[in-house]
Amino acid sequence: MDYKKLAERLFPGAYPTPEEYERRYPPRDLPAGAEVTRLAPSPTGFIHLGNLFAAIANERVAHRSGGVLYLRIEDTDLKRKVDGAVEAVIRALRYFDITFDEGAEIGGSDLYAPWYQRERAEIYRAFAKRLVEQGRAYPCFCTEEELAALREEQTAKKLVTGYYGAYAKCRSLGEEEIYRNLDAGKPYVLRLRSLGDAEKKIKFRDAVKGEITVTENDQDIVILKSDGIPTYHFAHAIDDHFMRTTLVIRGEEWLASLPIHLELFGALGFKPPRYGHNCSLMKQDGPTRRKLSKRKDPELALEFYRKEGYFPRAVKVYMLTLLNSNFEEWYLKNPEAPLETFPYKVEKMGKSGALFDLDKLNDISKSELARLTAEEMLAFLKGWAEEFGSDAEKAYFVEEEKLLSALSLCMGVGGKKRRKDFVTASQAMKTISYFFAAPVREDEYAVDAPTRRALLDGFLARYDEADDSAAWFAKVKEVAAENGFAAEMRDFKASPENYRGSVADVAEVLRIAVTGRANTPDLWTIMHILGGEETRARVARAKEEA
RNA sequence: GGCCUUGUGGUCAAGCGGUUAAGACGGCGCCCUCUCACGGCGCAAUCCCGGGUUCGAUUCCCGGCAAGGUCACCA
Repeated sequence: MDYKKLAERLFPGAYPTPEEYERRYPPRDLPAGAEVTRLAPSPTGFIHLGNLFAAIANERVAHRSGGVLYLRIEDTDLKRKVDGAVEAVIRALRYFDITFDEGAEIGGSDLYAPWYQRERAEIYRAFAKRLVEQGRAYPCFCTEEELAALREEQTAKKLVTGYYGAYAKCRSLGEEEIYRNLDAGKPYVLRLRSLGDAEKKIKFRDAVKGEITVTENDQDIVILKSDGIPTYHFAHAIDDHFMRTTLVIRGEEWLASLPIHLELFGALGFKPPRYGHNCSLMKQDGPTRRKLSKRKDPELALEFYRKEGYFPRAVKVYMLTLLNSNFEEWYLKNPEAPLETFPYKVEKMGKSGALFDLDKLNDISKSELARLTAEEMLAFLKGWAEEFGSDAEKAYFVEEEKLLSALSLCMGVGGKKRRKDFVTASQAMKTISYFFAAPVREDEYAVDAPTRRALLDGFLARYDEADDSAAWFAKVKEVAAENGFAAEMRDFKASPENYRGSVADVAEVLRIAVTGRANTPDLWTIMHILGGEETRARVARAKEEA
């Protein structure tokens, strides 16, 4: 068979030689040990937690080592393309503090561009032609129906399915038949002529999993689709070679196609990058667990976290605790150190799929928010509210001073201990709502209506907004004593049978009257922020309702 | 089904031949306290199973089992 002639027929004309491409995309000039990593999403516009997970790993490795992180867009499947997706990806990742050094729409160096695979057609074709010349690739005219039938036959015989060995019909097509098909204009794909043997095992060193065994690839996989666009595998080999990627950190689901990639790199004469296959995020589903799924789990989409108002740093901290097992301990010891100074290690990445734990994320969120100043919290809430808040919530920002006081109170600013009342922006806005709107009663009173009336009356008679906290509380105690409630908790605990309740019950009545809730931060401060007039109005209204 | 990966409390996990088997989240209890939150103290809860190797296995080997991934002209 004259492979040269076939190559010329399939890819007429001159293409740059591999050597020319080597010169056009020279090895990067980076210090020893610097890693070049990448993110290579397909432009579906849907970016999820798994993407962020891998993104953080790749970003940390690149930047910790003084290397480069770039963004390549895998748009070889036009069915999946969504407008504006690239911008959405960049924006979503930027929110979580992932920044690229170069790549699609990044504006860094374009030495290794183009970054969109569809713009790289010439390179792929040049190498495809080369493989045909070498007899390592051939046109396959099988139709989808034929392939389906083949699969069915193999399944029935309990054989491994696929296009390989004796089942690779077009592999051994005669020269005339090929040209006859070509002349007839039959559509075809280009397949790799695999030299592998599925019986043979290869030892492979994975950067996260360590020593693993893989089976040689023996599938004549498609490298160019019938529209001339490369498949993921082929584009991956060429792009990661010429973009000079040193380490590919990707999801575990790619492990199965590693043999294909290894063979492809070999056939192309490229040295493969190092690979690290990280575990996927799982979710408990009944008795078993499964990968987080786009359809079933809203918390998979990164957009979910923006909408809920998760503090980006909290999400990042949580991802890091899952990503590197020693991160949590390091962070506990170095709470003030910038996250970038954590010695991230690929080898420390988890080997088994971790269950995504919202409780843990929430706990981290509380702690992260508790570290903010009231001003920082306000800025964070404002950013969230502008995009996701209700009109009523947006109005909170008009009374900025009051908002600041409320936030300071809920965060325990100035106190010896910070409070951790806030988990997310949306939850925080609800938490502080009573400062800005008439209280909605969320908790039930423990004491009956007549008693409530007496208590509220007693309070109103004594209340003076000029009182300091101590004087105010002394009055609350007076009200308690006057109505048969213990003024001192000590006394109540010693002999509860002597009282109708304690000062705690009295405070609760006031608390619900003013805020609608049985649990809030310091009541005196709340009244102080609200002001005397508003406080009186709320107490009076509660009295009327009783 | 074939192939690959992974199995330490409910969750994330440290450990890598000898440990009272760390720590964190969650749960429970106590203390602090006008409630909540914070904080402090404490409790319950783990080495998938079976064989080896060894004086000794959570740690090493083999075999099961279970879970996950993957078997496209999608990435």
